[in-house]
Amino acid sequence: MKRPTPGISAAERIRNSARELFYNNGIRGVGVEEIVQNAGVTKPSLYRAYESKDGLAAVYLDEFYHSCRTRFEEAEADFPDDPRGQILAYFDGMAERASRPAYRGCGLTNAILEFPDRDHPVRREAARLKQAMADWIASRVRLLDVRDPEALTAGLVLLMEGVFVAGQAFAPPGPSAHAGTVARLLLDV
Amino acid sequence: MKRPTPGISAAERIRNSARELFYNNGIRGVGVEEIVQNAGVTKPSLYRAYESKDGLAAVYLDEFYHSCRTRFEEAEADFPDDPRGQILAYFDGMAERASRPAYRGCGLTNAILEFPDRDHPVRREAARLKQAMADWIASRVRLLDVRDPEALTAGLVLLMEGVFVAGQAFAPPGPSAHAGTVARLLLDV
DNA sequence: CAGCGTAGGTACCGATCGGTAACATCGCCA
DNA sequence: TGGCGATGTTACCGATCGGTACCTACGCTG
Repeated sequence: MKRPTPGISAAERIRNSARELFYNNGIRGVGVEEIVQNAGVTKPSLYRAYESKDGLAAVYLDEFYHSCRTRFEEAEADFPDDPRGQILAYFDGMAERASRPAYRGCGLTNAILEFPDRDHPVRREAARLKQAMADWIASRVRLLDVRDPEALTAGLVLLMEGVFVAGQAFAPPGPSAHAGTVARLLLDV
Repeated sequence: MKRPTPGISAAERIRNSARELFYNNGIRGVGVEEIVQNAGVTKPSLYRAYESKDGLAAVYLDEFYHSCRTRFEEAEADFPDDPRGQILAYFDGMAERASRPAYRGCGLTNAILEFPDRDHPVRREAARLKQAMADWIASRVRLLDVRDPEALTAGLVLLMEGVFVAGQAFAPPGPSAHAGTVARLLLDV
């Protein structure tokens, strides 16, 4: 019937559907039935390709992290040998994205807040990848000659997480629109 | 049977139980059955005192906001006519609390992230109260003589939200431990 | 002491959740 | 052409969800 399968496997369709739904509605807010319907496949196809909903969520988180890494690498490529410019490029991009009306922040941060149980596998995976994001900021600050690198790193990480959350919590344009300006304040101390 | 009613009404016991469970496990992560069991009452008592689980959640959010207001007022009382000192007192307190192992952040922020649907009544109530928290910071900054009050307000709000989230996301002591230091960086520009 | 209103308890409802068993059917390749 | 792996179809499971109907038993007031 719906046998066209235009070159896209069921597993991939499910992954794309889950990415969209998990990001926009949260992991707990989406049922597996909705995922497969949105993908145009059926439930057994999901469980043939992924071990569980949590397993699919972990794949989604990994994909999300890699999209973040891509942003980091773009900032590095646009400002070679200029860690300060790389940091500012990233926060300027955040300010722009977080000012859009339907902004939904960071899939990793959202997942951590959605799963308060620190032992839950989804939460653990999200926290692991989130730490890697913080590590990137720390690696940039380490290349800078500043008085208190630890405090600056902390400030930039807190700023990043603040933008992720405030972009959703306040009516746009909220405080997140000033992310670039605030990053400059912190860097110019 | 358990008719003693030691001066505490069923409604109040349920409110206390819900506050503890909602804060520690999230609103969606707690069922009404667990709430009433933890309160030592039964389900019909919950629905006699509150119109629904969402209604009870709204009461929980209101209570949480008032506990935040209390912190604000304490900071104002401790540093009268010193808005800078009031802000720093608040962020120093946050840094201390957010460094504790089982820190769970802000009930309002958590609720906003838990309910991605902007039209959901719980989400709307949480967002309304969260805006009031940001307004307090704005009111303090307005008393300061700074170059860019809008950017400073945004920076402090983003810092506050960042601490709420990072306190849960990173292994303690994470970046949130530097909240006070970062607030000083922003204020001393 | 009679009677009534209120709060408590038991048991249940329909809906939805994540996950699975069993079988039909397709496209592809030897 | 025969067979195999991937997918679709249908029906179902047990658990849990938020919410409620119904009856009991207390405590206050006449």
